[in-house]
Amino acid sequence: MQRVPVQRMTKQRRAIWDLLRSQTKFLSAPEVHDLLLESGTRIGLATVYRNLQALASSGAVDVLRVDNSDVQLFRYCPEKDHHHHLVCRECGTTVDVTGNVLEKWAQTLAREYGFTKVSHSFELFGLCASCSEEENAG
Amino acid sequence: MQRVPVQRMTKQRRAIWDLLRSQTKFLSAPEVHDLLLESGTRIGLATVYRNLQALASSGAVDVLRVDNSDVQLFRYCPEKDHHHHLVCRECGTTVDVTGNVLEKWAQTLAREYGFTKVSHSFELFGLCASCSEEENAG
DNA sequence: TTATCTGCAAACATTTTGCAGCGAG
DNA sequence: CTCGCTGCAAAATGTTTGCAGATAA
Repeated sequence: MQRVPVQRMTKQRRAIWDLLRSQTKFLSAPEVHDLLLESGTRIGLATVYRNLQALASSGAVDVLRVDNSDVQLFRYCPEKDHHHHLVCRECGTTVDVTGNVLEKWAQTLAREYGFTKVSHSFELFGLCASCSEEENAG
Repeated sequence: MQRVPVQRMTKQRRAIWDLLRSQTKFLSAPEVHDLLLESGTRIGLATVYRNLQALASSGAVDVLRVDNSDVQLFRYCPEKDHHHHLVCRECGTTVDVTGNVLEKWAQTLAREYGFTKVSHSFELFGLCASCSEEENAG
């Protein structure tokens, strides 16, 4: 039997969690760290990484990379089931979206080529309404 | 005026290019390096990285990461137009796929939320037929 | 000839880990 | 009191860069 350690709610863990829940943007670990320091929370970068990692693997936050970059970005997602993101390239604002069309198409393709245990990644980037306006104005 | 250096066809560059064209798999830079060494080409890892980078930014090869991993994978793609990949997580074997369903859905979503200038990334991962068999056997 | 390319080693950027002490329950 | 968590520093990982010598054209 595998024993899973009980999670303790430390000051640091709560601070990270609260910050994530207050944001609609995807943030990197160093960004989270900086924001917490600015708001007066004493916390180490490693702790931020450890907690974001934990939150990610528990499915509580989503992880993605923009444009194949080396930096992982994290975001709390109210949508718990499998979903995707429509992310504003300019301001980072994100909309959660779900799509049966996509899931079905993925299934069909996988079957067609004899692949099993399929998963997929899909991210949609663009300029949100207000950033579009700004661009036209500027 | 920006002067772009003329590319010289060195033994190393040719070896990389030939290897990529002979493969259907996505390969990491270290994998390419190892394969070349095994086949008797004397080449440094940095050279491999430099050339793969160049090929990637010229659009001659596609780049992706499997399951958000830290490793970049490269593959020569006969399909020049916009397309996606069905990639084996285990051995890297890849099938090029195109999907109007996907493109249309992306358009629809973007319009629905007032996003403009949208682009998307989509990759399908799984175990190819032969890797699936192996897993069941082992 | 000469500018580009190469190999090597050292630098980099991001993330992970080991460990001694701290602190939630 | 206990065991999980933390900060720090050090390590690991994957990739890039600087430089002196090699080489394609």
